[in-house]
Amino acid sequence: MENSELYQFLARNGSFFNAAAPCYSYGLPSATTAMQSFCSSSSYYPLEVSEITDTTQQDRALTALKNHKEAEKRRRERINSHLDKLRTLLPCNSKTDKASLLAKVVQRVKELKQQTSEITELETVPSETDEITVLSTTASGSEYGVGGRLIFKASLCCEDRSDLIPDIIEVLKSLHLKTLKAEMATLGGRTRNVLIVAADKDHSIESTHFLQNALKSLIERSDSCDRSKRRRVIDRKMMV
Amino acid sequence: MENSELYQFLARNGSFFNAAAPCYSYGLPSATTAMQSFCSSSSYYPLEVSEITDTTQQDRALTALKNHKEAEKRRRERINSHLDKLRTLLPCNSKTDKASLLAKVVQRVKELKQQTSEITELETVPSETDEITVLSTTASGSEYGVGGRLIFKASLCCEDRSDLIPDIIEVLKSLHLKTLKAEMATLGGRTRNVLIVAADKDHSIESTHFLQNALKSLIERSDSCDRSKRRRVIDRKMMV
DNA sequence: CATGACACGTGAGAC
DNA sequence: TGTCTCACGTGTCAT
Repeated sequence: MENSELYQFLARNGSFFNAAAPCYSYGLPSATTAMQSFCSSSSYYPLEVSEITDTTQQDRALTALKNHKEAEKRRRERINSHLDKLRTLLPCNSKTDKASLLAKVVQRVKELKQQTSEITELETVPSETDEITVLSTTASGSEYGVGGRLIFKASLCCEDRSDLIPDIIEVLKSLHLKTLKAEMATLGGRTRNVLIVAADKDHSIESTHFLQNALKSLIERSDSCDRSKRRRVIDRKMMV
Repeated sequence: MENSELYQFLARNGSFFNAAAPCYSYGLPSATTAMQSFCSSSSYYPLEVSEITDTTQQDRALTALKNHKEAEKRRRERINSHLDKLRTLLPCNSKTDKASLLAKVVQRVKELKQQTSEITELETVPSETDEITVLSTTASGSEYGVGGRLIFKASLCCEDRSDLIPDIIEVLKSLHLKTLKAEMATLGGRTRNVLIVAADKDHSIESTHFLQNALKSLIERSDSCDRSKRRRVIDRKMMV
């Protein structure tokens, strides 16, 4: 508060303060009363020299204000430099405004989080019943370079057989699907394969059904084989 | 500029304006001159009623100022809401300040970008010379839940042989390395395998050497085999 | 001209 | 105590 008074005084009497010391009003409702009473006090204008008693007090207040001003500027620069860094990391030019930039950042972090967890987390404990699930997801928007392709997560659980893997590879090859990650586990003669595959640009969401059907026919082929030798083995987990 | 004058006038004469209309100085060096000349003009204080000529002009200015104020508030809220969203997405409490939060965001986006590109991009064109490279990287900081494990990217290029894959699997199994992704390509009797493997918590950076040595012994085993049948085949690219 | 985005200086509060 | 962070209202510039 006194700082403002100092500013007013210095402005009217030719300040030694390097920066210009302007004098115009500034609405800040929450801090009104003190200044308002000051403004309406008879001593407000003109200011008498006798009121300036402690010069060192002024100096301290002025330097404090100056420090505050500069610290605040540094703080702003720090924040903005991080925002600029984010601008280079995301697909956007340097003119995108802060709010939109942060919106993009939020979206991007969410996507990457989902994508990595999806790639990283596989559940490969075989169940007793045959299962096929095919989930599709667009892994990061098309403008990001890394992804933009459709990602399928296919999980099939069925009776184990030796030529299952080659058959799966054949299916994926014929559908032009690129395997990002595959994990297989067998337990008690049953197997679960979890595949993370990326479609090329020809594919659309509809390819989900093609993949699902192809895998279904795989399992049916497996069913036609002999399913007599249901051996119980220890949890043999193998990763390819 | 006129808005400030209005504020001053209204403050001194009992404003109808809902918010309090304070009067104290406000330093803004870049916009000083006009206001300074206004302050020093004889008509500045006291203000005569004759100077207020156009009431509608006042109203327009006031509403404009009000709109401006509210719009700015909305803008702030928009930015801050995104920052809050980011606070929930990142491992940090709601008390972390903006700059630190944004620093974390920058770091996180970089990490995720590197991790996904590392997992997604494999180069599997075999070369004519034997090669082993093992790179290690911590995929996302340990506090993020998803990763925290050491990730190795191993690339080995050598003469093709039928039992290379089982041998590799055996090596990875013995080292307790979990395969996140594997890709193999053969061309002209030579093969390149690129593996992205994750170490469990027992491992440290030193495991890089174990992996490297194990793969080296693999290649040497391959060398001892017959390397006579150097057949030239078309680019047979197979993904597992 | 209105509308929006930004930097600025400032008071308040936390610590 | 001073130091840091934040919200605020404002001037300015661009669209």
